[in-house]
Amino acid sequence: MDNPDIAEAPERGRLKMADIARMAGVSISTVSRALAGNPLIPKTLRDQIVEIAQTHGYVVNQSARSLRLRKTDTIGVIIPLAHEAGQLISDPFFLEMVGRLADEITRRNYSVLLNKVIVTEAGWLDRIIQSHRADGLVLIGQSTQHTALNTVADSYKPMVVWGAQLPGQRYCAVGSDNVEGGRLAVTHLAAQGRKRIAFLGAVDAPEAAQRFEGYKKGLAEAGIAFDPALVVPTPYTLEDAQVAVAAFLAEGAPFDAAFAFSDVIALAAIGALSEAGKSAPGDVAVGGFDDNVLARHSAPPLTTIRQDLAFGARAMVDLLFRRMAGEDAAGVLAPVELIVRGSSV
Amino acid sequence: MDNPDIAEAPERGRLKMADIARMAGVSISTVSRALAGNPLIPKTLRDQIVEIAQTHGYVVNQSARSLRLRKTDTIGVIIPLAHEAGQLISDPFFLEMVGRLADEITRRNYSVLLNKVIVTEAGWLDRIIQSHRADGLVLIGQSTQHTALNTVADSYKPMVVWGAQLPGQRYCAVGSDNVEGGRLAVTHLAAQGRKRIAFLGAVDAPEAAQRFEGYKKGLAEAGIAFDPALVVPTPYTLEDAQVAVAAFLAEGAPFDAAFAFSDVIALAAIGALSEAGKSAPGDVAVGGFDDNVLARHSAPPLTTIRQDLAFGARAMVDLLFRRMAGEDAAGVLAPVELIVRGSSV
DNA sequence: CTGAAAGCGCTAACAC
DNA sequence: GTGTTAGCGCTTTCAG
Repeated sequence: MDNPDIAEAPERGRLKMADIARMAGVSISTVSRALAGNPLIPKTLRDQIVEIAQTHGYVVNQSARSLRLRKTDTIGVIIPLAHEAGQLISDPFFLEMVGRLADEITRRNYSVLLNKVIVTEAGWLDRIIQSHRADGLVLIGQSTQHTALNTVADSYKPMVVWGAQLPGQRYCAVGSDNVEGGRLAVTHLAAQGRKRIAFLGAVDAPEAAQRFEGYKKGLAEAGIAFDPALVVPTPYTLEDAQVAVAAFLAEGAPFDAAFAFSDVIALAAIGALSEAGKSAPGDVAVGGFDDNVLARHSAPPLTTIRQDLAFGARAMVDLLFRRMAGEDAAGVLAPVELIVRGSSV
Repeated sequence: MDNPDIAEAPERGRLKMADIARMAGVSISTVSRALAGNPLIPKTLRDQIVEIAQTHGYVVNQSARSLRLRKTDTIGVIIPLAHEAGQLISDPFFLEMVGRLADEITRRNYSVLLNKVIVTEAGWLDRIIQSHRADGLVLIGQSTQHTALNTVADSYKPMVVWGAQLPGQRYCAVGSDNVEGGRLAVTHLAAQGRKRIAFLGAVDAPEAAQRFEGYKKGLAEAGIAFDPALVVPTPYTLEDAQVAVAAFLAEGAPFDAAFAFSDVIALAAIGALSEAGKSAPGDVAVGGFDDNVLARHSAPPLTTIRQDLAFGARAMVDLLFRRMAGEDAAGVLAPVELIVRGSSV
């Protein structure tokens, strides 16, 4: 049909439901119902109203809708940063995870609200929840917030956290089998005949602690004594980690293999080695963790523990929606896999 | 002070301003003003009210606030996908750009609403705008939507687009100097004595078209005749691009250099070459575009045209906020830089 | 089947 | 300085 109402159209850009109602010659409620596809309204009228709305570019105002419905159709994706207020979202792991989550959430016709938060002051999570901007929350990493998360989880159900499964944990967590990952990596390095295997990375955050535990387990199984002198604390960024490894190469104990907390740190190690005139795997066999996009294409290609982030993201979003529906869904431990490439053999 | 109001606290989780008002023994308006830091309220009272709110974990409901203020404190970041409804947000360029934008937007205390949209049906952009979920929009890439963007831009100002500067463009665009980038890359390849330089990538999207134009310009300057047989259309993903290049290697014209639309496609080419028993730069000198995280660490490291995404993101967000403030800020052409690494020399 | 009216939680103009 | 009140634009009872 052509449009008999064109003259009545108010200025483009701030249409509301009342305008559409006037154009259609019906009440606001009828428009609301029609636009919601409510079968109470006869199909002909419904189509007519939808048509008018479309012609005029009218779309329901989401703030108003959310207020009325107490529901935003939005999932908050939160990147908790423990330190460094100025830190950028640039880590390949976070970026890939954000992408995967966005895909999963979009697929369910929800929006993604991206939230980078510095978790310095208590109550940061409550503040996000109480602002009511999202119907559910995904946290990428538990950072140093295990206790805070437990507290919040007691009263706020629609939340899922990527990270380690911890004893006494009351929040829903999805994460890789970090212990097994560490064990696999070290077992592999030991099988190459390496005896002095270093651990590269922090050991305080839960996931790191678990990978470190797996590292020690792997050593024990290989009959190698754990040597604290081979534990090298490093930052998470490539540049900073490289500095740390370089310093260790210059002044630390000698080593012939290294298991790094992440692929980024593993690459940092390879960079430090090559700067020091050494090579991987010649002088030092290197293994990482993640199997991110870098691992496959680096020189040499990286031996690593693969985390399946597509699986992880899907699991988190699945669980979240089930929790949003009232179910008390529990967490998931995702399997890991050893990927052997040139950096260790 | 300790808390004399604890008994009055309603069930945690659905506090509203009226509750805080009751606890503080003042009216709702006073609470609203106090929480907004309005100096009309004496500092002592203000602090008292803030304290009560904090103790009880109260935070202003953003849906209500947005509805009343017609303002969301949110920026929509849109990833327009021209094809493939199932396509993932996994391209390193998009991911890095999203990260940079998120940093810039967060820095201004705005939230980021991430939006992956399939731009098949007309009006997709109007729908996003009219839903009033964001105060401004950043589109990552103009995709095939140049005309649509022009139309929208006439009535909707707070929008900035990453992409090519095009003739007759009425929307605000920020993008790299693609023509110059293409020219620099080809000039460099020609300077290595290469004569048969292929172009790898699509040539339809505006940015690709400009890089292609630069490619032809570079050829002309080097006195090399343009040969359409050396133009290889490839998809954007690494896997698909690699298949395309492999096919060209098997059946296409011979070539001794390649300029790829992106680093991802350049890596795909290197992969295809090595599968075919050839090498870069030995048999084919390869140059990419982006200088993403892969380029530095690949084997061989990638010669490429560097786009400064941190700069681009900052510029887009700057311009967006100026446009949101009513200014009619114009776009920016970002400089590019040739980075020579092992894949071409 | 359709409309009138109440109210989601907040801010700000307007009184006092 | 502070409170009362009128909406912001929508959905949904409740009446008809």
